[in-house]
Amino acid sequence: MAASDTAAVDKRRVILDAAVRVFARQGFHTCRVSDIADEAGVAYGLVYHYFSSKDQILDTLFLERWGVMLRAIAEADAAERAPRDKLRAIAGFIVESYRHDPELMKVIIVEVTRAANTFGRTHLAQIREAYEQIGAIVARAQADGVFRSEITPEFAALAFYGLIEQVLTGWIFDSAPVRDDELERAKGLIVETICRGLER
Amino acid sequence: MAASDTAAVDKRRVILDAAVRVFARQGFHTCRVSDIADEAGVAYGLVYHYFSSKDQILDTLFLERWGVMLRAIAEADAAERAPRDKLRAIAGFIVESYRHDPELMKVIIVEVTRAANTFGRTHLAQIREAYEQIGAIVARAQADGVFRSEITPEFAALAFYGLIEQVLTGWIFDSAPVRDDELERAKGLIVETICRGLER
Amino acid sequence: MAASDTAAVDKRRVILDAAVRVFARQGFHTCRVSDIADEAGVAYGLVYHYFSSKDQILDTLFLERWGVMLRAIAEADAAERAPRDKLRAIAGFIVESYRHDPELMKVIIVEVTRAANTFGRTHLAQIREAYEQIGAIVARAQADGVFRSEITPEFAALAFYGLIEQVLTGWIFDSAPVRDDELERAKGLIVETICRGLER
Amino acid sequence: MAASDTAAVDKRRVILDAAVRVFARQGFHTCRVSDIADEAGVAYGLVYHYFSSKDQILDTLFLERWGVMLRAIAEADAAERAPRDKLRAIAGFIVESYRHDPELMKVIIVEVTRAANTFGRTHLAQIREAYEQIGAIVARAQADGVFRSEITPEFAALAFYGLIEQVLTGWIFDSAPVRDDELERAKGLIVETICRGLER
DNA sequence: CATGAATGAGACTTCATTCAT
DNA sequence: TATGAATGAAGTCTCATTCAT
Repeated sequence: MAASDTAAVDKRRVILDAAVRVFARQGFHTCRVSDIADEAGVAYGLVYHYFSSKDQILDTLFLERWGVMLRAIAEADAAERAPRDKLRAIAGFIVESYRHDPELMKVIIVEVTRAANTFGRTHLAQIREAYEQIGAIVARAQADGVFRSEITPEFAALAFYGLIEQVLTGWIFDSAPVRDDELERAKGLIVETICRGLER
Repeated sequence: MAASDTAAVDKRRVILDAAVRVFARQGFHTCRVSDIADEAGVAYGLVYHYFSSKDQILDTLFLERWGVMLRAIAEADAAERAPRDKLRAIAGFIVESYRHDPELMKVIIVEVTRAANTFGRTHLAQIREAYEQIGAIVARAQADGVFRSEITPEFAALAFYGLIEQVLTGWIFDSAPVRDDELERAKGLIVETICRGLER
Repeated sequence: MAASDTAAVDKRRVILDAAVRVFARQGFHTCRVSDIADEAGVAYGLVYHYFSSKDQILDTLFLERWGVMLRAIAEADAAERAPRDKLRAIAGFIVESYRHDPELMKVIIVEVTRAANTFGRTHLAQIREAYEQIGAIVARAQADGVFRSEITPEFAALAFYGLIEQVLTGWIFDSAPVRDDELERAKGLIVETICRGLER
Repeated sequence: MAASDTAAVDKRRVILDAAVRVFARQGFHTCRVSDIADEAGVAYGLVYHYFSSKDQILDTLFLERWGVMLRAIAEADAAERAPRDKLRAIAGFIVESYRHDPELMKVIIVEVTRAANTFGRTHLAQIREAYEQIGAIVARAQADGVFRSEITPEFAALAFYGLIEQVLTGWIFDSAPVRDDELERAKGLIVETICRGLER
């Protein structure tokens, strides 16, 4: 394949990226499939050539991104470092994900992880997987005596991940884009807030 | 009111209560107005006699309950007590609200406070009012030297309210009803987790 | 109900009657639900208020009419008369059905009894019920020695009902309406053709 | 043609044969062009290389087969034999056609000769050609005094061809394949039933 | 207050057909 | 000849809302 072909567009990708923008702007339930096609600059039917339904587009976006996050959490845990640093790495990764693609994160949080009746339920197992990984980090820190044991690992994971999601939700609700220094500051505050409650 | 009238039902209330159950079970977007009428045992059209739209039913449910909560927060703050006890009162009130009517709380959280594109945006001012009240408590505690100042009041409010909502979300996603001792335990953990991070 | 209310229209009936005309004119697969609504002079949605799907409209038309026919066959058999006269009564009834409502008969034959892949298969049991009733008449005539036994009752029923349907199909394919004397003549020919083959 | 070419497949033929199976299984209206391509094991677009439309595939199948049948009828008539034997030859040919390729016969009967609104109307002239050939045999038999004249040749042709088609339709509706002895028996019964009604 | 028939805009999805390679 | 991505018109069904009674 010639170098000039590098520019060849992957229409499937174009549609997924367009869907992120449309879902973020209008919400999953409020947008129409034609909005996605228009945003992507492709014909209506092509959306259905690549995806079997509007639902499946969101499923795909979620699973793609969530898989990346689960791997990032696993990596954060694998490294040899203090529990607080592991949590900092995780919080940092998620905040960076937001910096890099705030629309995608908005879609995933608003339309999936917090949608208890629809996609949240569908992907419950995946979502809980993240909680469990974080809980495992806490549990080990407790076994090592670094964290105190008054708070269960499950609850700690809930508090940690919940705080991150809440911070992101605040940004999501904001109309103005978030400043870089706010992003940096948030990383520190999240870890500080949670770890002070956990450390001996 | 005569004794015989005691049984007279307030149809408007019946419809609102039915809407809570239907919204909780099926979600706002997935249910139909006729589902609400059926659940309430009233005729289709009567829903529109009392409410101007499906949206307005949810608006009503939210504003009713949110007003109660804002007053409860204000009261918790008004009393003469330590910041930690004020936060405990607030967390306690919200958890008790869940114990008393989990379906209503599910609807409010899932369909409003986390719905960034629809009702969440509509009621943004109301929602932020709660954050601000909590933030004010923290700010005053910091001014009094009870809480340290590394964490801004806004962030502290976010973390506090966010943790509560996350705990409730965990229960909402669960299929089984929550046991009483879990509810009690959660109150303590929420306050403990957050205050350890805030107190000097 | 006042006499003036007699004119109150049963919209469900109006829709069914319109559907007959539309199905007859355009065919079930080629027409749109909006064509039926237009023909009936009602709003699109009302069709779905009374029927759950386009299919169900045809099902209803078929079952209504087929039930009438099965009862007519049973009555023809119940009367005390020669087998040939019973068959004449049945052929007469079906031909009269065509005279009375040729469009309905066209729809039932073209879209149901001959649609082996779709509605014909759905209503196979009902369709076979007619064959069996006719077969029973033949069988009894054979037992009584009026008809010879070389031809099985099942085959005789097939031939009899098949000839009727074929005659009607010929008319259906015709563009011109059938003259009354043709209808009368057909009754005699059908019975004559079949009974000569059956009688001793 | 070289020996090595013997294995060369005629893709057009492959597509036609696949279409027969797909039309028989799912019905013309219910199947998609892609189903035919899949069944044939060829690419989607190739269907449109050989045929201008989905309709044209069915037209081709019908005209191919119907032409064979018309020639068979003409041959049956050309031979020097009794009218009854001519009709026997015709019935035999059609029943043998069914034995040889039941799916093709199903498609032709269900989707064309009985589809009064669509293909049946398109090919009306071809279909009537068969009736007329049969009618001509009867007419000549009547002129020769072998058949009686009470029944018009047109009606006799209708009854004869109609009975054959009805017998085949019975088989088509059956889920089980037809046994050979049933096929043989049917040939005799068809001729016997009709000729007894026609012969002096 | 109460009923539920009636309205009609709108959304998803399908699929025959075209076309660039 | 062969491929399958791309197109977009069309159709079914849903459902919030209105209205006559």
